[in-house]
Amino acid sequence: MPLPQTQIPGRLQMQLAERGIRMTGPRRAILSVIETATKHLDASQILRKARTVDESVDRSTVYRTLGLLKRQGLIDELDLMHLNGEGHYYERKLGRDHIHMACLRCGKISEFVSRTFESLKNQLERDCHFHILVARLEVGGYCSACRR
Amino acid sequence: MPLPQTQIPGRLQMQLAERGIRMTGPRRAILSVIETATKHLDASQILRKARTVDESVDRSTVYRTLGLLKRQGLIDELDLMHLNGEGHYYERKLGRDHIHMACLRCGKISEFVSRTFESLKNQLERDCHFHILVARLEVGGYCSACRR
DNA sequence: TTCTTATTGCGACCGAGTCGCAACACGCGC
DNA sequence: GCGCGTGTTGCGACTCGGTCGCAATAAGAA
Repeated sequence: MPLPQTQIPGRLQMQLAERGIRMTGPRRAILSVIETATKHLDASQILRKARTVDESVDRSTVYRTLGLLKRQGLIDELDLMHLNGEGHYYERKLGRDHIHMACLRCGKISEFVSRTFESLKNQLERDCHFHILVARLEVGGYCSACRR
Repeated sequence: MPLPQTQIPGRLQMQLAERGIRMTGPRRAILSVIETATKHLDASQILRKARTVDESVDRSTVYRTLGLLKRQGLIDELDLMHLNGEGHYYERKLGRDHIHMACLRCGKISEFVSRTFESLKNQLERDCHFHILVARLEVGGYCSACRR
């Protein structure tokens, strides 16, 4: 008999467990939302989705959990060029960094992985003696469909 | 007899004039603050400094003027990794883009100009058929003095 | 099962940014 | 110089993202 979707411990949940971080109902709900997201979500969207799993999840718990995941380096925080208001968007951090391109006309977000980006970061670490923890490259402009 | 500092029309003021944009007292004050800034300022710092020139400048006028300058492509808006709260920082846009590095320990902001960054943007425009209007690369980590 | 301690929900709060409106002032045409 | 139309301003109220203190609760180690 298969467990309900939200009960399958996802990777995020395991990564927190490995670090000896206490697991709770609301936390499980929020993690599952982030883990199964198919697009970039902001805090209020995460809250809304988490509530479909656990009715009682509170706004501040969402923010506290996002803070925890950020501190643990498990998610990245994005601005996406503030296409809609001033809030932030979140995504799981996996593998190598990617560039976010936001179309200022249609709002589409596309991602791009580039070796040049990696060299740029290496160059920065070398030339500036700077130890990079997070790197965020966001670009605003017109996507292929919208440019003319 | 030299004019008082704030009366010398700066480049920003001229660029707005060229575009037929009306010049006013508060606007002059705000422009001069941005023009003579030696570090990245946020909206409330700009307001405070502008008020030392023109007592009556209002908060919303600062935001409206920043919006104007953004739309005209004369300033860039930065997050600087949200080192202090959620606000934004502003700087004049001149010449080529540069990378902002924010030290998460001491808060120092350093800037770095890189040809690799330029190639990366070119690559993006070419490979993704994306027309770049603004590009923002921000890095958080430890500066040479703070890393260990 | 108990006990400690981290986490939660709640409500009040804060600061950044926006908006509608009436008063004002820039600068063009005379 | 002088008036006039329109863009700009100050003001105050508001929205929204995010934070905090606190008492109640629940994890999970012993």
